[in-house]
Amino acid sequence: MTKFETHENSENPEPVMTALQADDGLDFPLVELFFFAYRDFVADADEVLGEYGFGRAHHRVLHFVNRQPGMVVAELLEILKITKQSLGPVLRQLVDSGHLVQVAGPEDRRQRLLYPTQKGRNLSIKLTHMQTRRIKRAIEALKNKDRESIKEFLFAMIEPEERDLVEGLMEK
Amino acid sequence: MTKFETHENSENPEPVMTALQADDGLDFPLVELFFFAYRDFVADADEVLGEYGFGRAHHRVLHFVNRQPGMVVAELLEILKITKQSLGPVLRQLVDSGHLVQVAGPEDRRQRLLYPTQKGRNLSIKLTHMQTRRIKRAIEALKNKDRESIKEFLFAMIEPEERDLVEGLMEK
DNA sequence: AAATATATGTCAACCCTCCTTACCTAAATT
DNA sequence: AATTTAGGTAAGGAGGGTTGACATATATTT
Repeated sequence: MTKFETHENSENPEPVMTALQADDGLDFPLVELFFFAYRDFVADADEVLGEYGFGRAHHRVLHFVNRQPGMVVAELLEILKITKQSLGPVLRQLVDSGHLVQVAGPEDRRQRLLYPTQKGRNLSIKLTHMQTRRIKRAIEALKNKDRESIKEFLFAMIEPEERDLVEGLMEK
Repeated sequence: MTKFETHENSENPEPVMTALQADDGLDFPLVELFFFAYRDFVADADEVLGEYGFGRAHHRVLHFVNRQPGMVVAELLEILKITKQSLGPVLRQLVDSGHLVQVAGPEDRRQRLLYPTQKGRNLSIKLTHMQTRRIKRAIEALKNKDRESIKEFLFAMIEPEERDLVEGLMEK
């Protein structure tokens, strides 16, 4: 390594002056657009949730319980990939605020089946509706208005091993 | 309101038994796919960042400084929409670890111009490359392989008032 | 030259959401 | 009767944010 090869020297503390440019291996437009698109996708819901003192954790719980009423706590933990200690406070707040109810399992009374109340159902619909509206408008802005391609793309972005699980959640 | 109209009563604490279904106003497939797609999009980078004891805050700072070397602290704060108190520790860690350097502004010596080192450049390339690979494969999986439609879609998902700012960041 | 404004840094205190470890109860299973 | 399982809860910590207050160096204005 000579002083003429410093561009490859990771120990060199000198500033790199050139901007990082797009090339074959670096698709900045799509990487950055995906980041900003998601930021705004969740921003709508965040605002409404804030009015209830809720965060994204509440949103996810509310969503999946509405999608699969009667879900048990263990199933929810698996979908969300969090621990029951993390879920605890979130679940309690949603129950205390009257958005969810817990019902002892009819077969196995150790289980706590999770259901939305009408209030929880209404909030979930409101949140999903806002997100749907943004997506709908984005697709209508496309030249070809091809919703299927967007679906294919998003599905293909998911880790292959996770795709079956996601399909299982969605096909209900 | 009679007891036969409880389905519209938000005060009713009874569980709602039916699953929330897709309809005109609720596009569950796309809402859920977008959530899972983003989760896995960031997971790749999270793993590498973890090896350095870094989080997503470090990733964002590293990314934008590499995209616009010589950026001043105030510009970075505006892009990230965080406070300088939040940025402080993140910036210090990136400087201490040799990924970024700060240079006094040539005109205005109060300013601290932010530059990546070669080490910081290499890490930024590595992270962007992983995310690009996932996107590239997802587009190749499309029937029509139409990258432009995906770009249009993601751009249209961004809040209209933010689009100029995002375009400004990207066109460099 | 003095006063003020600006760019940045730092300290303290706080919130949220997630984590791990550990322990508890109730109910089901062996 | 002993063990396992479903769920709850408490303690402590990390990460990434927040606000308020104050310090320093440098530029700008008066």
